[in-house]
Amino acid sequence: MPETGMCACETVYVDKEKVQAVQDNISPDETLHVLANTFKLLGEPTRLKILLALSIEELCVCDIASLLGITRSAISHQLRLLKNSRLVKFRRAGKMVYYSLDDQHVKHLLRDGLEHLRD
Amino acid sequence: MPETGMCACETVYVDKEKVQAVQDNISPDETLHVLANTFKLLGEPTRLKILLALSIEELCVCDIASLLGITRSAISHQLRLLKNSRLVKFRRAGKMVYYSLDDQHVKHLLRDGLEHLRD
DNA sequence: ATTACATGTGAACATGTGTTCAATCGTTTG
DNA sequence: CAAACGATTGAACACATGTTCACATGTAAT
Repeated sequence: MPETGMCACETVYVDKEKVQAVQDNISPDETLHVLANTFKLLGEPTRLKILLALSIEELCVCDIASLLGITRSAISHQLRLLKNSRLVKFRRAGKMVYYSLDDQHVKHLLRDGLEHLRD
Repeated sequence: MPETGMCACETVYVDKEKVQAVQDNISPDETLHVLANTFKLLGEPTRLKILLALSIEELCVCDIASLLGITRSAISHQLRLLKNSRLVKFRRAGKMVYYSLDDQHVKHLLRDGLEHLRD
């Protein structure tokens, strides 16, 4: 005896209204991809550590490399990604380039993330 | 003429104090990996869409699969990851399993992330 | 018990990605 | 100009990961 659709499964008399309602309430795919990309950038230990370090103090590539114990090149690659997504900004000072967080939103995300761990 | 250390680079008379100070102020590596893992889970379009959908309404695997247009199996795999990291919880109802967000922290992270996009 | 069906799992594949090495760019200094 | 040095870039490699297919599990109904 078929129930009134509770699920989108094939064999049930489907009530697609619920699914459609949710579909309509979530952001468009393009927005989701941008958001996912932001979270993904925060989702790697190396980049996360870079961002947390920059949330404390402005640092140059060398500082970060020595901080994380990996190549300056690797840091530079990651900083480029963070730069492209406007998570960090930079400032030239002679031969060196100093990086810092681009806006406060990033700092908030980091803070909220850390708060999430305490429960 | 060497400046007083402004950077951790090899050739400068290094003042490692700044680097050390930052080193001491960021969370231990274990914490960072847990946090990074949380962000990483949010950092994939599929999972992000799952979580956003669940932030609106409790859904079963079939609903989500029909929502995203990918295999039930794929959804199940992703839900397992989200379950293991306590981002979602589930409830059995007969043959079906209904999923929902585990706690409010996830919802907050999603909200903050979306806010971050508006600037 | 046997069928039906929603969900879960394991293996395999394709794809994405972080790191390193080598070479180059940009700036400063001799 | 040439040398020194910090930063960047590109190619290549190793590795992680998301999806699918086929099969297993668990629950409900006949």
